[in-house]
Amino acid sequence: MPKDIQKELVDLVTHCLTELGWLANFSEKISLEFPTDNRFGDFSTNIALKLSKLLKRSPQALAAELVVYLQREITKSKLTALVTQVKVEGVGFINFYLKENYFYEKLKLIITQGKEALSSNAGGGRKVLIEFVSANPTGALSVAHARQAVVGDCLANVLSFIGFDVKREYYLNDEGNQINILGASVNLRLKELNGQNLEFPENYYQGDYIYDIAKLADSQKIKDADLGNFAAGYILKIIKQELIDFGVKFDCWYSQKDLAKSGKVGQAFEQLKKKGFLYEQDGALWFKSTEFGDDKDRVIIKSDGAQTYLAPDIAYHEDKFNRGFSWLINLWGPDHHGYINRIKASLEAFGHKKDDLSVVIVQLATIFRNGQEIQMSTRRGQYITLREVLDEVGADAARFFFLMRRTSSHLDFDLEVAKKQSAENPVFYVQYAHARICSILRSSAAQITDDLDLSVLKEKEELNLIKKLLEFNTTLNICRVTCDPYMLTVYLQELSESFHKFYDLHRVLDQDKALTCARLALIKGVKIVISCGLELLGITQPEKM
RNA sequence: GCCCCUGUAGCGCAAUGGAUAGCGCAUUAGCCUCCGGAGCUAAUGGUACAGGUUCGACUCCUGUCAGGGGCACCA
Repeated sequence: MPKDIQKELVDLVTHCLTELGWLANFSEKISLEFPTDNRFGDFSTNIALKLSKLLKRSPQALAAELVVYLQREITKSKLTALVTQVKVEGVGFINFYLKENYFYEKLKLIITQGKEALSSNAGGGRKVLIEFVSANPTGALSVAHARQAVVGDCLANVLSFIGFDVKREYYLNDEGNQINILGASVNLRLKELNGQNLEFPENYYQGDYIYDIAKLADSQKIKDADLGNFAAGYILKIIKQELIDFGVKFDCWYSQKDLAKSGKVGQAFEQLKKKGFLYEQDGALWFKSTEFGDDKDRVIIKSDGAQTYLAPDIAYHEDKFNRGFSWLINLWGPDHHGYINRIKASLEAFGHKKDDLSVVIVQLATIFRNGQEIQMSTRRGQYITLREVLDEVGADAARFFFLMRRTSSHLDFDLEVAKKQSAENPVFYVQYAHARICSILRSSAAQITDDLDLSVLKEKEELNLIKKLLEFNTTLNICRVTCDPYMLTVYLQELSESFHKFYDLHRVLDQDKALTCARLALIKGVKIVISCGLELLGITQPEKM
């Protein structure tokens, strides 16, 4: 039983093509796909279509010739035990048909090894740092942060599962202008509480929570100069608790204040200066980011002597590499998209590759309540927080909802819809499949015995279900390539659908003992995969609902 | 003005450049003596517009139109 039949078939195709001499000027990857419809076999390759132009022959003719080679090679190899047919179909696709035994063996592996059989070492232990949320500690988390939190958390789960060494980090903006404004806001509210009637500037933090902090600061006799830090610390505690309640964990809270104290910012500047990427103009210090494709050069030290946000950020990203990470993933809001080129430029200035950093722009989520949009603004304080969403719809539904759309797309989130415990809310569809399986397993007196014979699973729905299970790993790889875990939610819905269809047509607990045993094994396999998928999404796997 | 995201069935959304574009809601007609009907089976309905690349385009490129977001020596 080959470990990875997909790879073996690709190797085989490559071997035959080399023998035919067709690969001479061909540089593309030879791919093997799951056909859209299982009428077209179990694996499919479009290589004849790809080679058609290069070799100036019709795809069908090429495919026909290649198939003869493939069949001969298969007969000679171990694959002959697993492959029933290789055929040219359609416009020139070459389709591989596998023996059912292959699928039975795969299912058996899932049942006996559990989640072990689903994981992989695709990542090869590569050290990855995912930085996400990183919201300023100047107010509670908004829904935009919530979406980032879930996407980042889930992406980290998936990457760990397929063999990456992943750490999650929150970059904490605990000094600078925004903290000063926060402190000033508290100070002003404090004076207001003490009876002074002062004008409250528009760019100050307007939310009611500032009053709460002011009262607390007053009772603890916090000095005016410390108000900013005091408020930030207070808010950070709230943020941390919200994230915990949302099931989002961080390995590291990276403090900008500590970074500033460490001298790493100055060291980074020194290096850039040596390389000739810094210059002075108009009294400010500039980074020559245009060298690396940015639209314009960027200021890192303003003419008044203060650093811009970019300054510590450049040092911060370089520090990530110095800590041993070779792949950085940043989740940013859409307001940061203009920022990508600057940071990538700084990476390149230090000698790293552009692709060592993947920036995922997490588009905004718009929250509706009964079709009415809820505006969000931290300053104005009229915003819906992660806490409110959690209280209303629960962590499971909220997480699934945030993950249901491609991360780069806008997301409309109606609280009333998410609250409905109905089919409109797909998380219940998936959890229901899981609970249903658990219920069958509970009510069954029969056991999966050692003489389990899966070959009695002959029905179309049974084989479809097994094949669907095997797509789990492919799905996780798509998540890795796209840096987007949302495909997993799509997959789980499809798998649940395959299960519900099977369930409706065939009884698991049958008169026939052997068949019952095999079907119990089948649904146990489905349970393992659904459970594993939900776990990666950070969603509970209820045995009863 | 420049940049990013999005236009797919009445509504909400799918579709690693592949074969007959899928699913839910809604509407209509069915399926529980029996493992959970929060389920299943059908019917209806289709890629904003104009070019281009490709053997093949919802997918990539150019333009147009429409919606959302962003464009500081702020963070």
